[in-house]
Amino acid sequence: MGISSSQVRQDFFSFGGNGLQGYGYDVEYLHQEIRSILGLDTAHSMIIIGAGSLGHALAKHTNFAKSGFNITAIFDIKSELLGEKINDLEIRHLDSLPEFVSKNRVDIATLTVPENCAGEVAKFVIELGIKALWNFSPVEIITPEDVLIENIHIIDSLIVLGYNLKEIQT
Amino acid sequence: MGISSSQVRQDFFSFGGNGLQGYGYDVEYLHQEIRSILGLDTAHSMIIIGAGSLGHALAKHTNFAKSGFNITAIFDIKSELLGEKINDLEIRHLDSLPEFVSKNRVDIATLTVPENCAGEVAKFVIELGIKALWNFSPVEIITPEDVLIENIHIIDSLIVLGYNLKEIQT
DNA sequence: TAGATTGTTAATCGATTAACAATC
DNA sequence: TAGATTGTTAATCGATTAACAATC
Repeated sequence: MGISSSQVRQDFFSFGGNGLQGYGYDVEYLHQEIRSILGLDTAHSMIIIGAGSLGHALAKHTNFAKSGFNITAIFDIKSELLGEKINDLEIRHLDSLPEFVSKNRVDIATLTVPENCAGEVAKFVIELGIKALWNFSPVEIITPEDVLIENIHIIDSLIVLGYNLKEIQT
Repeated sequence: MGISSSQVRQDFFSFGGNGLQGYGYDVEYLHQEIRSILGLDTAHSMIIIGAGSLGHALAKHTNFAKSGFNITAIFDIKSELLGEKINDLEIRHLDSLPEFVSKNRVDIATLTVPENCAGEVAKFVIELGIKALWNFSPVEIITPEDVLIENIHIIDSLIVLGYNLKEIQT
Protein backbone atom coordinates (compact mmCIF):
# COMPACT_ATOMS: atom_id res chain seq x y z
CA MET A 1 0.00 0.00 0.00
CA GLY A 2 3.05 2.27 -0.17
CA ILE A 3 3.24 2.90 3.55
CA SER A 4 6.69 2.92 5.15
CA SER A 5 7.59 0.90 8.22
CA SER A 6 8.34 4.17 9.98
CA GLN A 7 4.81 5.35 9.45
CA VAL A 8 3.30 2.10 10.60
CA ARG A 9 5.32 2.22 13.83
CA GLN A 10 4.58 5.90 14.33
CA ASP A 11 0.86 5.27 13.92
CA PHE A 12 0.82 2.29 16.28
CA PHE A 13 2.89 4.35 18.72
CA SER A 14 0.31 7.12 18.84
CA PHE A 15 -2.29 4.64 20.07
CA GLY A 16 0.11 2.96 22.48
CA GLY A 17 2.61 0.25 21.79
CA ASN A 18 1.20 -3.07 20.75
CA GLY A 19 4.31 -5.03 19.93
CA LEU A 20 7.31 -6.51 21.60
CA GLN A 21 10.70 -4.99 20.82
CA GLY A 22 12.98 -7.35 19.00
CA TYR A 23 10.22 -9.88 18.57
CA GLY A 24 7.37 -8.42 16.55
CA TYR A 25 3.64 -7.88 16.80
CA ASP A 26 0.98 -10.32 17.90
CA VAL A 27 -0.96 -9.92 14.67
CA GLU A 28 -4.23 -11.29 15.93
CA TYR A 29 -4.18 -9.11 19.05
CA LEU A 30 -3.12 -6.07 17.01
CA HIS A 31 -5.90 -6.67 14.51
CA GLN A 32 -8.48 -6.80 17.28
CA GLU A 33 -6.97 -3.66 18.85
CA ILE A 34 -7.28 -1.75 15.58
CA ARG A 35 -10.84 -2.97 15.11
CA SER A 36 -11.60 -1.70 18.58
CA ILE A 37 -9.97 1.70 17.94
CA LEU A 38 -11.90 2.09 14.72
CA GLY A 39 -15.11 1.07 16.47
CA LEU A 40 -15.63 -1.91 14.18
CA ASP A 41 -16.62 -4.10 17.11
CA THR A 42 -19.59 -1.97 18.04
CA ALA A 43 -22.92 -2.06 16.25
CA HIS A 44 -24.30 0.98 14.45
CA SER A 45 -27.85 1.49 13.34
CA MET A 46 -28.13 3.09 9.92
CA ILE A 47 -31.05 4.20 7.79
CA ILE A 48 -31.15 4.95 4.09
CA ILE A 49 -33.08 7.91 2.78
CA GLY A 50 -33.77 7.79 -0.92
CA ALA A 51 -34.62 4.47 -2.52
CA GLY A 52 -33.39 5.28 -6.01
CA SER A 53 -30.87 3.12 -7.77
CA LEU A 54 -28.04 4.15 -5.47
CA GLY A 55 -30.17 3.62 -2.37
CA HIS A 56 -31.07 0.19 -3.69
CA ALA A 57 -27.45 -0.65 -4.36
CA LEU A 58 -26.41 0.31 -0.84
CA ALA A 59 -29.33 -1.54 0.72
CA LYS A 60 -28.38 -4.71 -1.10
CA HIS A 61 -24.76 -4.41 -0.08
CA THR A 62 -24.05 -6.93 2.64
CA ASN A 63 -20.54 -5.78 3.55
CA PHE A 64 -21.73 -3.00 5.82
CA ALA A 65 -23.28 -5.39 8.30
CA LYS A 66 -20.01 -7.29 8.46
CA SER A 67 -18.39 -4.14 9.85
CA GLY A 68 -21.19 -3.51 12.32
CA PHE A 69 -23.23 -1.09 10.27
CA ASN A 70 -26.76 -2.43 10.20
CA ILE A 71 -29.33 -0.99 7.87
CA THR A 72 -32.54 -0.79 9.86
CA ALA A 73 -34.88 1.07 7.53
CA ILE A 74 -35.24 2.65 4.10
CA PHE A 75 -37.29 5.75 3.36
CA ASP A 76 -38.54 7.52 0.27
CA ILE A 77 -41.30 9.89 -0.71
CA LYS A 78 -42.41 8.21 -3.91
CA SER A 79 -45.65 6.42 -3.15
CA GLU A 80 -45.11 3.83 -5.86
CA LEU A 81 -42.04 2.56 -4.01
CA LEU A 82 -43.72 2.19 -0.64
CA GLY A 83 -44.00 -1.36 0.57
CA GLU A 84 -41.40 -2.67 -1.85
CA LYS A 85 -38.89 -4.85 -0.09
CA ILE A 86 -35.12 -4.78 -0.38
CA ASN A 87 -33.38 -7.53 1.55
CA ASP A 88 -36.32 -7.96 3.93
CA LEU A 89 -36.55 -4.21 4.53
CA GLU A 90 -39.73 -2.49 3.45
CA ILE A 91 -39.48 0.97 1.91
CA ARG A 92 -41.30 3.43 4.21
CA HIS A 93 -42.60 6.91 3.61
CA LEU A 94 -40.32 9.71 4.76
CA ASP A 95 -43.26 11.12 6.72
CA SER A 96 -42.96 8.18 9.08
CA LEU A 97 -39.33 8.95 9.89
CA PRO A 98 -40.05 11.03 13.03
CA GLU A 99 -42.05 8.17 14.49
CA PHE A 100 -39.34 5.68 13.54
CA VAL A 101 -36.64 7.81 15.16
CA SER A 102 -38.66 8.16 18.35
CA LYS A 103 -38.99 4.39 18.64
CA ASN A 104 -35.64 3.24 17.29
CA ARG A 105 -32.05 4.22 17.73
CA VAL A 106 -30.59 5.73 14.55
CA ASP A 107 -26.88 6.43 14.52
CA ILE A 108 -26.36 7.29 10.88
CA ALA A 109 -28.59 8.59 8.11
CA THR A 110 -27.49 7.80 4.57
CA LEU A 111 -28.55 10.39 2.03
CA THR A 112 -29.09 8.99 -1.45
CA VAL A 113 -31.59 11.61 -2.54
CA PRO A 114 -31.59 13.85 -5.63
CA GLU A 115 -29.28 16.81 -5.23
CA ASN A 116 -32.08 19.35 -5.37
CA CYS A 117 -33.56 18.11 -2.12
CA ALA A 118 -30.43 16.96 -0.28
CA GLY A 119 -30.17 20.11 1.81
CA GLU A 120 -33.81 19.98 2.80
CA VAL A 121 -33.66 16.31 3.75
CA ALA A 122 -30.46 16.87 5.73
CA LYS A 123 -32.14 19.64 7.68
CA PHE A 124 -35.13 17.40 8.40
CA VAL A 125 -32.91 14.59 9.61
CA ILE A 126 -30.77 16.84 11.79
CA GLU A 127 -33.88 18.30 13.44
CA LEU A 128 -34.87 14.78 14.42
CA GLY A 129 -31.64 14.50 16.38
CA ILE A 130 -29.58 12.24 14.12
CA LYS A 131 -25.92 13.03 14.68
CA ALA A 132 -24.20 11.53 11.65
CA LEU A 133 -24.90 11.91 7.94
CA TRP A 134 -23.45 9.85 5.14
CA ASN A 135 -23.99 11.99 2.11
CA PHE A 136 -23.89 10.68 -1.46
CA SER A 137 -25.37 13.75 -3.11
CA PRO A 138 -22.93 16.12 -4.82
CA VAL A 139 -24.11 18.96 -2.59
CA GLU A 140 -21.97 20.53 0.14
CA ILE A 141 -24.10 20.24 3.24
CA ILE A 142 -23.38 22.50 6.21
CA THR A 143 -24.10 20.81 9.53
CA PRO A 144 -24.12 22.12 13.10
CA GLU A 145 -20.91 21.48 15.01
CA ASP A 146 -22.31 18.47 16.84
CA VAL A 147 -23.50 16.73 13.68
CA LEU A 148 -20.97 14.73 11.69
CA ILE A 149 -20.99 14.41 7.96
CA GLU A 150 -19.04 12.20 5.61
CA ASN A 151 -19.33 12.92 1.93
CA ILE A 152 -18.94 10.52 -0.95
CA HIS A 153 -18.73 12.89 -3.85
CA ILE A 154 -18.39 10.22 -6.49
CA ILE A 155 -17.72 12.58 -9.33
CA ASP A 156 -14.75 14.19 -7.56
CA SER A 157 -12.93 10.90 -7.74
CA LEU A 158 -13.72 10.62 -11.44
CA ILE A 159 -12.43 14.14 -12.03
CA VAL A 160 -9.15 13.27 -10.29
CA LEU A 161 -8.85 10.28 -12.58
CA GLY A 162 -9.55 12.41 -15.63
CA TYR A 163 -6.99 14.98 -14.51
CA ASN A 164 -4.25 12.42 -14.03
CA LEU A 165 -5.17 10.80 -17.32
CA LYS A 166 -4.56 14.12 -19.05
CA GLU A 167 -1.04 14.18 -17.62
CA ILE A 168 -0.33 10.65 -18.83
CA GLN A 169 -1.75 11.12 -22.32
CA THR A 170 0.50 14.05 -23.20
CA MET B 1 -15.73 24.92 2.58
CA GLY B 2 -13.23 25.92 5.25
CA ILE B 3 -10.52 27.00 2.83
CA SER B 4 -8.56 30.14 3.65
CA SER B 5 -8.06 33.01 1.23
CA SER B 6 -4.32 32.36 1.47
CA GLN B 7 -4.79 28.86 0.22
CA VAL B 8 -7.02 29.90 -2.62
CA ARG B 9 -4.48 32.48 -3.78
CA GLN B 10 -1.61 30.05 -3.35
CA ASP B 11 -3.42 27.44 -5.43
CA PHE B 12 -4.31 29.87 -8.20
CA PHE B 13 -0.73 31.12 -8.12
CA SER B 14 0.68 27.68 -8.77
CA PHE B 15 -1.25 27.52 -12.03
CA GLY B 16 -0.45 31.09 -12.98
CA GLY B 17 -2.18 34.29 -11.89
CA ASN B 18 -5.70 34.66 -13.10
CA GLY B 19 -6.76 37.82 -11.33
CA LEU B 20 -6.04 41.51 -11.33
CA GLN B 21 -4.33 42.93 -8.28
CA GLY B 22 -6.49 45.37 -6.39
CA TYR B 23 -9.48 44.51 -8.52
CA GLY B 24 -10.36 40.87 -8.20
CA TYR B 25 -10.93 37.83 -10.37
CA ASP B 26 -12.92 37.55 -13.55
CA VAL B 27 -15.06 34.76 -12.18
CA GLU B 28 -16.32 33.46 -15.50
CA TYR B 29 -12.83 33.37 -17.02
CA LEU B 30 -11.40 31.78 -13.86
CA HIS B 31 -14.13 29.16 -13.85
CA GLN B 32 -13.37 28.22 -17.42
CA GLU B 33 -9.65 28.17 -16.65
CA ILE B 34 -10.18 25.75 -13.76
CA ARG B 35 -12.41 23.57 -15.90
CA SER B 36 -9.66 23.48 -18.48
CA ILE B 37 -6.97 22.62 -15.90
CA LEU B 38 -9.11 19.80 -14.52
CA GLY B 39 -9.81 18.57 -18.02
CA LEU B 40 -13.56 19.03 -17.67
CA ASP B 41 -13.80 20.49 -21.14
CA THR B 42 -12.51 17.35 -22.82
CA ALA B 43 -14.61 14.28 -23.48
CA HIS B 44 -13.76 10.91 -21.94
CA SER B 45 -15.07 7.56 -23.00
CA MET B 46 -15.93 5.29 -20.10
CA ILE B 47 -17.20 1.73 -19.86
CA ILE B 48 -18.80 -0.02 -16.92
CA ILE B 49 -17.88 -3.58 -16.06
CA GLY B 50 -20.34 -5.29 -13.76
CA ALA B 51 -24.04 -4.63 -14.21
CA GLY B 52 -25.08 -5.34 -10.66
CA SER B 53 -27.02 -2.83 -8.62
CA LEU B 54 -24.06 -0.47 -8.33
CA GLY B 55 -23.29 -0.74 -12.03
CA HIS B 56 -26.91 0.03 -12.76
CA ALA B 57 -26.87 3.01 -10.42
CA LEU B 58 -23.79 4.47 -12.09
CA ALA B 59 -25.13 3.81 -15.57
CA LYS B 60 -28.33 5.68 -14.74
CA HIS B 61 -26.43 8.60 -13.29
CA THR B 62 -26.55 11.49 -15.74
CA ASN B 63 -24.11 13.81 -13.97
CA PHE B 64 -21.04 12.13 -15.41
CA ALA B 65 -21.87 13.13 -18.96
CA LYS B 66 -22.25 16.73 -17.80
CA SER B 67 -18.57 16.67 -16.83
CA GLY B 68 -17.48 15.06 -20.08
CA PHE B 69 -17.44 11.45 -18.92
CA ASN B 70 -19.55 9.50 -21.37
CA ILE B 71 -20.56 5.95 -20.68
CA THR B 72 -20.18 4.09 -23.94
CA ALA B 73 -20.82 0.48 -22.96
CA ILE B 74 -21.75 -1.85 -20.10
CA PHE B 75 -20.41 -5.36 -19.69
CA ASP B 76 -21.27 -8.35 -17.52
CA ILE B 77 -20.84 -12.09 -17.62
CA LYS B 78 -24.31 -13.10 -16.48
CA SER B 79 -26.17 -14.30 -19.53
CA GLU B 80 -29.56 -13.38 -18.09
CA LEU B 81 -28.54 -9.70 -18.09
CA LEU B 82 -27.35 -9.62 -21.68
CA GLY B 83 -29.41 -7.43 -23.95
CA GLU B 84 -31.04 -5.56 -21.09
CA LYS B 85 -30.96 -1.84 -21.69
CA ILE B 86 -29.96 0.88 -19.25
CA ASN B 87 -30.40 4.38 -20.60
CA ASP B 88 -30.23 3.17 -24.21
CA LEU B 89 -27.11 1.13 -23.49
CA GLU B 90 -27.35 -2.59 -23.96
CA ILE B 91 -25.55 -4.87 -21.53
CA ARG B 92 -22.90 -6.82 -23.43
CA HIS B 93 -20.98 -9.93 -22.57
CA LEU B 94 -17.52 -9.38 -21.14
CA ASP B 95 -16.17 -11.73 -23.81
CA SER B 96 -16.94 -9.06 -26.39
CA LEU B 97 -14.82 -6.45 -24.62
CA PRO B 98 -11.62 -7.09 -26.64
CA GLU B 99 -13.52 -6.54 -29.85
CA PHE B 100 -15.15 -3.41 -28.42
CA VAL B 101 -11.80 -1.98 -27.32
CA SER B 102 -10.28 -2.63 -30.73
CA LYS B 103 -13.05 -0.69 -32.42
CA ASN B 104 -13.73 2.04 -29.86
CA ARG B 105 -11.67 4.36 -27.76
CA VAL B 106 -11.95 3.55 -24.06
CA ASP B 107 -10.34 5.97 -21.64
CA ILE B 108 -11.67 4.63 -18.36
CA ALA B 109 -12.96 1.25 -17.15
CA THR B 110 -15.29 1.32 -14.17
CA LEU B 111 -15.10 -1.80 -12.03
CA THR B 112 -18.34 -2.61 -10.25
CA VAL B 113 -17.74 -6.32 -10.01
CA PRO B 114 -17.84 -8.61 -6.96
CA GLU B 115 -14.70 -8.40 -4.91
CA ASN B 116 -13.68 -11.98 -5.58
CA CYS B 117 -13.16 -11.28 -9.26
CA ALA B 118 -12.03 -7.65 -9.18
CA GLY B 119 -8.36 -8.50 -9.50
CA GLU B 120 -8.94 -10.83 -12.40
CA VAL B 121 -11.14 -8.37 -14.27
CA ALA B 122 -8.62 -5.59 -13.66
CA LYS B 123 -5.88 -7.72 -15.15
CA PHE B 124 -8.04 -8.51 -18.18
CA VAL B 125 -8.82 -4.84 -18.74
CA ILE B 126 -5.19 -3.74 -18.35
CA GLU B 127 -4.04 -6.31 -20.86
CA LEU B 128 -6.44 -4.80 -23.37
CA GLY B 129 -4.57 -1.51 -23.04
CA ILE B 130 -6.98 0.52 -20.94
CA LYS B 131 -4.97 3.06 -18.95
CA ALA B 132 -7.37 4.16 -16.21
CA LEU B 133 -9.44 2.15 -13.74
CA TRP B 134 -12.21 3.45 -11.54
CA ASN B 135 -12.51 0.79 -8.90
CA PHE B 136 -15.56 0.38 -6.65
CA SER B 137 -14.62 -3.00 -5.22
CA PRO B 138 -13.10 -3.05 -1.75
CA VAL B 139 -10.02 -4.75 -3.11
CA GLU B 140 -6.59 -3.09 -3.36
CA ILE B 141 -5.63 -3.50 -6.98
CA ILE B 142 -1.98 -3.18 -7.99
CA THR B 143 -1.54 -1.66 -11.42
CA PRO B 144 1.51 -1.18 -13.63
CA GLU B 145 3.10 2.26 -13.39
CA ASP B 146 1.47 3.50 -16.56
CA VAL B 147 -2.04 2.50 -15.53
CA LEU B 148 -3.95 4.86 -13.27
CA ILE B 149 -6.39 3.73 -10.64
CA GLU B 150 -8.85 5.66 -8.52
CA ASN B 151 -10.53 3.76 -5.73
CA ILE B 152 -13.91 4.43 -4.19
CA HIS B 153 -13.73 2.28 -1.11
CA ILE B 154 -17.20 3.11 0.13
CA ILE B 155 -16.87 1.34 3.43
CA ASP B 156 -13.74 3.29 4.39
CA SER B 157 -15.80 6.45 4.46
CA LEU B 158 -18.39 4.74 6.63
CA ILE B 159 -15.70 3.56 9.03
CA VAL B 160 -14.38 7.12 9.35
CA LEU B 161 -17.90 8.24 10.20
CA GLY B 162 -18.27 5.49 12.78
CA TYR B 163 -14.91 6.36 14.30
CA ASN B 164 -15.76 10.05 14.66
CA LEU B 165 -19.16 9.13 16.01
CA LYS B 166 -17.49 7.16 18.77
CA GLU B 167 -15.55 10.28 19.78
CA ILE B 168 -18.73 12.36 19.89
CA GLN B 169 -20.81 9.86 21.79
CA THR B 170 -18.44 9.61 24.75
C1' DT C 1 26.46 -12.29 21.93
C1' DA C 2 24.57 -11.24 17.38
C1' DG C 3 20.59 -10.37 14.91
C1' DA C 4 16.16 -8.66 14.54
C1' DT C 5 12.41 -5.73 15.41
C1' DT C 6 9.73 -2.24 18.11
C1' DG C 7 9.50 2.34 20.71
C1' DT C 8 10.55 6.97 20.61
C1' DT C 9 12.91 11.13 19.50
C1' DA C 10 14.92 14.21 16.03
C1' DA C 11 15.33 15.69 11.25
C1' DT C 12 13.20 16.45 7.06
C1' DC C 13 9.77 17.57 3.97
C1' DG C 14 5.67 19.58 2.17
C1' DA C 15 1.51 22.02 2.80
C1' DT C 16 -0.83 25.77 5.01
C1' DT C 17 -0.81 30.31 6.78
C1' DA C 18 0.91 34.93 7.45
C1' DA C 19 2.85 38.97 5.78
C1' DC C 20 3.43 42.43 2.76
C1' DA C 21 4.56 44.35 -1.76
C1' DA C 22 2.27 45.31 -6.13
C1' DT C 23 -1.24 47.57 -8.31
C1' DC C 24 -5.99 48.46 -9.68
C1' DT D 1 -4.63 59.33 -2.46
C1' DA D 2 -7.02 55.76 0.21
C1' DG D 3 -8.94 51.41 0.07
C1' DA D 4 -9.14 46.98 -1.66
C1' DT D 5 -7.53 42.81 -3.50
C1' DT D 6 -4.10 39.76 -5.89
C1' DG D 7 0.82 37.94 -6.39
C1' DT D 8 4.58 36.16 -4.14
C1' DT D 9 7.82 35.22 -0.55
C1' DA D 10 8.72 33.87 4.23
C1' DA D 11 7.19 31.71 8.49
C1' DT D 12 4.71 28.25 10.61
C1' DC D 13 2.75 23.98 11.28
C1' DG D 14 2.00 19.12 10.89
C1' DA D 15 3.00 14.82 8.85
C1' DT D 16 6.45 11.70 7.14
C1' DT D 17 10.91 9.80 7.41
C1' DA D 18 15.31 8.76 9.50
C1' DA D 19 17.94 7.43 13.24
C1' DC D 20 19.01 4.93 17.00
C1' DA D 21 18.15 3.19 21.66
C1' DA D 22 15.67 -0.54 23.90
C1' DT D 23 15.07 -5.20 24.25
C1' DC D 24 13.55 -9.76 22.80
